[in-house]
Amino acid sequence: MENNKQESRDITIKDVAQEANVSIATVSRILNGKGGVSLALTKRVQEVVKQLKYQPNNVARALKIKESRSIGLIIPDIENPFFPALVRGVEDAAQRHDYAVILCNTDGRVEEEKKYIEFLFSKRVDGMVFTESLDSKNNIALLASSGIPIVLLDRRVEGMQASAVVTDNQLGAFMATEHLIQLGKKNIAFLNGSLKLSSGAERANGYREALTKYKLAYKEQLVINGAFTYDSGYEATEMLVRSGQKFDGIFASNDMIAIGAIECLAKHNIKVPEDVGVVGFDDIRMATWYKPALTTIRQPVYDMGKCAMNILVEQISGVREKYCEQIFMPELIIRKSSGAKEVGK
Amino acid sequence: MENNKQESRDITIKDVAQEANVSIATVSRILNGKGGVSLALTKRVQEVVKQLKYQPNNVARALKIKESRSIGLIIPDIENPFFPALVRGVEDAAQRHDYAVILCNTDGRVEEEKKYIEFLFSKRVDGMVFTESLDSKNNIALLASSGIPIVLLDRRVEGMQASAVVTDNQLGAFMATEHLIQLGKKNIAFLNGSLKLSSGAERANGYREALTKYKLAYKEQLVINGAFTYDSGYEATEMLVRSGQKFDGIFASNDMIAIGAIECLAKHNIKVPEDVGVVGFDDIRMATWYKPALTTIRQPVYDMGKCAMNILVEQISGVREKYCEQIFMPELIIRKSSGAKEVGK
DNA sequence: GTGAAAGCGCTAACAC
DNA sequence: GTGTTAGCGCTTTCAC
Repeated sequence: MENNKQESRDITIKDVAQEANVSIATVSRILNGKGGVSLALTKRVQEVVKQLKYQPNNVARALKIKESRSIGLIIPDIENPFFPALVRGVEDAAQRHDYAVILCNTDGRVEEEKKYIEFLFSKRVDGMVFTESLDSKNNIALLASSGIPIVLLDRRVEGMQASAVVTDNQLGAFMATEHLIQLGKKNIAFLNGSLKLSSGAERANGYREALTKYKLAYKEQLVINGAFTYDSGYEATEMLVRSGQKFDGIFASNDMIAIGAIECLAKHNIKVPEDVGVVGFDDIRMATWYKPALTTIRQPVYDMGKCAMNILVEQISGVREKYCEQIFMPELIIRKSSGAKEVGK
Repeated sequence: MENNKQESRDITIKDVAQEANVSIATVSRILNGKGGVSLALTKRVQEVVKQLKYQPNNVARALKIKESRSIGLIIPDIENPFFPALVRGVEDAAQRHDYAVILCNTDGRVEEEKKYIEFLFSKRVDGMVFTESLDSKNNIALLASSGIPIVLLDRRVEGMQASAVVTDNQLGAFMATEHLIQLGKKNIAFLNGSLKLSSGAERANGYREALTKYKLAYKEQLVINGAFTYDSGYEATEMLVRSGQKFDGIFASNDMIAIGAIECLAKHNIKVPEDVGVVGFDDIRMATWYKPALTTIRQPVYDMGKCAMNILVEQISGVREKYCEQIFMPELIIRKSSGAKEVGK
């Protein structure tokens, strides 16, 4: 039982070849299903492979064929409830195409981002799915110059030659604002995330667009830019309340902001939706269970992740030559927090 | 500018050596900080490295030194709110030690799990962090026989020679049940996840232990085993209500079960905490924001992930020779749902 | 201190 | 159909 002596992973193609009395080339051909090998040898080799518990060494393979079959996935933070579904979408698509995904959390810090990018370069990933941080400009240049396929996810980066998978944020914001307007709200505050992110900027446009269409004045005091976080929503609302500005609606640029806002309103004994109607964005899972359940703009996050990875695969394989942009449609999900009559689940 | 012609990643150690007029051995030594190289050469080489934008090829390195500097992380589903913090903990620790983590979602299916394990073998990961599915026995044997370092996370696997990082589930369940008892509850239902998982089994013990200590009868009709999901919690509660059994408290084996239970109770116009006090387990983020805010048993999930990865690194490097078991202490977080007087946040 | 050379496990010409 | 062989980019003995 000399094959018990070594670990499975120490068995090489050479051992298999020896044991089966063929050349390593033949073994390789069979392993890769290249064809052109007699049935007899094929069976014999497969037998030996099983018996020796041979495990192909893909790092050797990667070195030889210059293809690691792994990709990098760069996001700010998996603990942010927006990302798990996105990651899962990427992962599922990756797996179907036999790619490993290396997960990287940058916390939105550019230095971390840069470290990771270089790390992934050294790992010779075949491509990257990238959700940018606030000031990713330099890193994006780094990425672009590398020549490795990239797809931008959730956030578009202007001037970058890369595919992007995003939601129509402007439309979504428009729908959210319009919904509040149609509910009779006249003074709708807008608690935005960062304007530096395309999502933030585009949602600002949508908010404005709705106001314009319905001939409502745009009041600067009702618009607060911050971050896409609970705390930001809470603080912005605090400012709003303190400012004494009247408002009967809030469009929050994502659900976490919305929840932060509602918690703050509650502290001030302002009732949602009776006193103020609130609409969020994303439709994270919590939106369903939160009380009041959040009216929100759903993004098909899982599908977006999946789509991004599929595009990446196409670019890696060369099937897709040009960059492309996939724009997903947002959907208004009406629940309690906006105070609408017809409430869905 | 012939170096503009090729991508950075096509520059090899050989190009650097040539350009700097030294041998590749010298370049390698410098790159790896091995010492024993004159300052003059060191500076010259570093200069060239920068100028050529040389990017080390770690797949070649991995092949040579038989160490991929990547690990596999196998979990059921990143979309399950329990896991993001766990993953983040693993990831942060991994990064600090320069390991890449390859994320794998099995959905708790053993076949998926097996596929992933073999996939990771072929990638020659240096180790694995593993959160088992319901019937992982065979896969675990596979893992154990491979000889590669493994650490079990969140769920212990009996009879497996591997390190484990877990919470003291029995204690946690005891605390949860005791809390309800001390609130005067006499008929405490226990909605468990799966008994097949160590966490489920241990929590069942803790529930029982508390009942015994306080001389309350264990009533089989009040104990329902299901899965660690919202749906399971909802359905179990439906059964409970329909059964006509009296109960004034529910200990749910995790927060998702608790939320499912509360939603179901609400449907039946049973008020929480007035009619029934509910305690969950995990302290996922939603527990804070859910209404009523969930009293629950907190697990230090992030720290557990971190700890698991640190142990793995020690095992890989050989610093740690024997398996070890890290048991984290649970903590009772009192909020609204149990109906206690002193409510924290 | 530095360099020459072997070889990690694999694929893919190329030869037969 | 099958085998021989050259390297993929790197690390590391061994010799000088």
